Amino acid sequence: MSSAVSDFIRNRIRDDIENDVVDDSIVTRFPPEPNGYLHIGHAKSICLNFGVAEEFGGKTYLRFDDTNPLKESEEFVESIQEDVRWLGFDWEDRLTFASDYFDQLYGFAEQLIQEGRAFVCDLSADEIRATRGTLTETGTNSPYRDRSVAENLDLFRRMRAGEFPNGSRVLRAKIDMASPNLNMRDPVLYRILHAEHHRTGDSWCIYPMYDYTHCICDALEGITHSLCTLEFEDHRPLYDWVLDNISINFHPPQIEFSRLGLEFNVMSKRILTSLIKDGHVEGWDDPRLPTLSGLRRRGVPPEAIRDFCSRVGVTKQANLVETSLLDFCVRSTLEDTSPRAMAVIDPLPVEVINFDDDDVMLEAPNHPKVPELGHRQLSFGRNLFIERSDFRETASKKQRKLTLNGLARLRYGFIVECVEVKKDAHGEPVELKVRYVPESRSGQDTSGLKPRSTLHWVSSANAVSAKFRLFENLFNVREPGGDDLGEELNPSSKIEQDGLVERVVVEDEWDRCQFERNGYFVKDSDSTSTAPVFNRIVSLSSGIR
RNA sequence: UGGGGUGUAGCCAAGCGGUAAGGCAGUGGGUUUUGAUCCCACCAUGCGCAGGUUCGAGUCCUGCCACCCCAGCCA
Repeated sequence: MSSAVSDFIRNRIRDDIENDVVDDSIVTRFPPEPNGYLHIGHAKSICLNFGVAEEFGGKTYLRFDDTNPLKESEEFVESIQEDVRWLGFDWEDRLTFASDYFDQLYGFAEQLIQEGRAFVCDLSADEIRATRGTLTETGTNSPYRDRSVAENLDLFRRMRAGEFPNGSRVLRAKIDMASPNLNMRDPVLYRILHAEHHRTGDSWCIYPMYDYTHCICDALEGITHSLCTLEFEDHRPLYDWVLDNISINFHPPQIEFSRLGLEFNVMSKRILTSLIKDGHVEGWDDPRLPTLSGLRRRGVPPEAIRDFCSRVGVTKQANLVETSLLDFCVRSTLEDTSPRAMAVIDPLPVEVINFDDDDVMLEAPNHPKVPELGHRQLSFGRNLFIERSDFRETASKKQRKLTLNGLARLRYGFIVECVEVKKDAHGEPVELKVRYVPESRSGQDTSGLKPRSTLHWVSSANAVSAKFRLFENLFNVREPGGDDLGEELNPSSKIEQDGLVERVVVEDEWDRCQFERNGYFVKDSDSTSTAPVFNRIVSLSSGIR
């Protein structure tokens, strides 16, 4: 795990603490909208918000930004909590919802109306769009902009009372239709939505907009540093305007940082949702997805994600991080903690023709460097399996494989010499005949032989069959998200193979482990008691094979 | 061509006027019964470009250029 983190936000917080800009301790918040599952981009924000609070002795709220009942649901509030907890963060009693503040939000809106800073507008959505102007042209004032305070108040109260249909009126801030910042052109504060809210039920039929809600909730919760992503930079003047124009005695600073981009992945909720809806993946927890539930099912430990987030840093620069960094973080957290075993994913039968006795038991350490992980018994007998790709009929200088008439060591077992290859009609090897060297037993080898390669293997007596799922990038373009998503998908992002694994892994229900030379694996939730399924979390680094 | 941002190695990223940290990737070597791990070494005379200020500029000034975001009654 990497040590002391430093970035422009932490530097700013440190300064604020030193200069007594914050009275007490710092307060942050992670404010997801419960309309989808969290992904690794959210993890960056979670690690930042909870991380700085831990580092500087502060508190963090988990606040659901639930102001749009049309898109939000309880399913998502539950999955989000599960994911944040899984990442290893604790909001204690600071679980809140924007909807907790609906009454106060409404009160502040009436205050804005009383002071002539907001008005009820009867323009349709299309008309508002048409009068907003463009990037280069100013907008024009709504004809309803100069309604009296009394009329505005009356109308707003009747909006709340449910007298008007959806879309018929909105409450707008009275700012400046000529502002070069489109967000300041009399933005909508409240809209009419006759919809059931997952928390407040049918007690409201008007709902506040994000820009109006977020800053007030931040202020109400005493957030000392309101951290968000770059696309909200243009919203900051509005964030400040709202707080400057209501009676509230706290004004958090909004500080923006860049989103995480990960090569060959998409973070957009829209695209993620459509991948699932169109059946390109099997759900939010598909192991190929960068969702936290997908990564969890893939077998990625939360520590690896936190390490990754600290290594990518926090800046305002647009970024597209290479997947090799995530892979590195996963391997390095698994390296010292995962017990080893052997699995043969694509088995080639091997008969040891000079082995006539009962199987012999061999002892193998579960980790080459961590004796605390224990050891296990391997049986070695006449009928074995090796990886099909570990045999090649003729030797080559570059490859380290078992060849006809060549030698190889079977890891923690004996050295064998291949004496015959049986092939099918296509010339493909279907079985090997080998002789083992009795005096080459692992740990007490007196043979003097030094084969170039060591292979993983299982014996038929010691193995059970299993399915192995091998994953590649879901997309075959570095930055997916073009018009034709189907064109960008990697057709071989998921490959399932039937193979064999040491019995002990299944019987003792090992969690994550390394199958030597094949990578790190975890048992998938699709496993049954008779048919285990293993996901490859990540391969070992190297390349060849 | 309005506004807001950002440019340091293949990818991230330090740097705050005193002579380019670190990580990932890559390359070479050592150890190794996992082509793993581990260890060592190498990897920007140059910081988007062009001028200027200064004894000295990635850091300051001026002018360009490139890229990202914004025209939801989404967040």
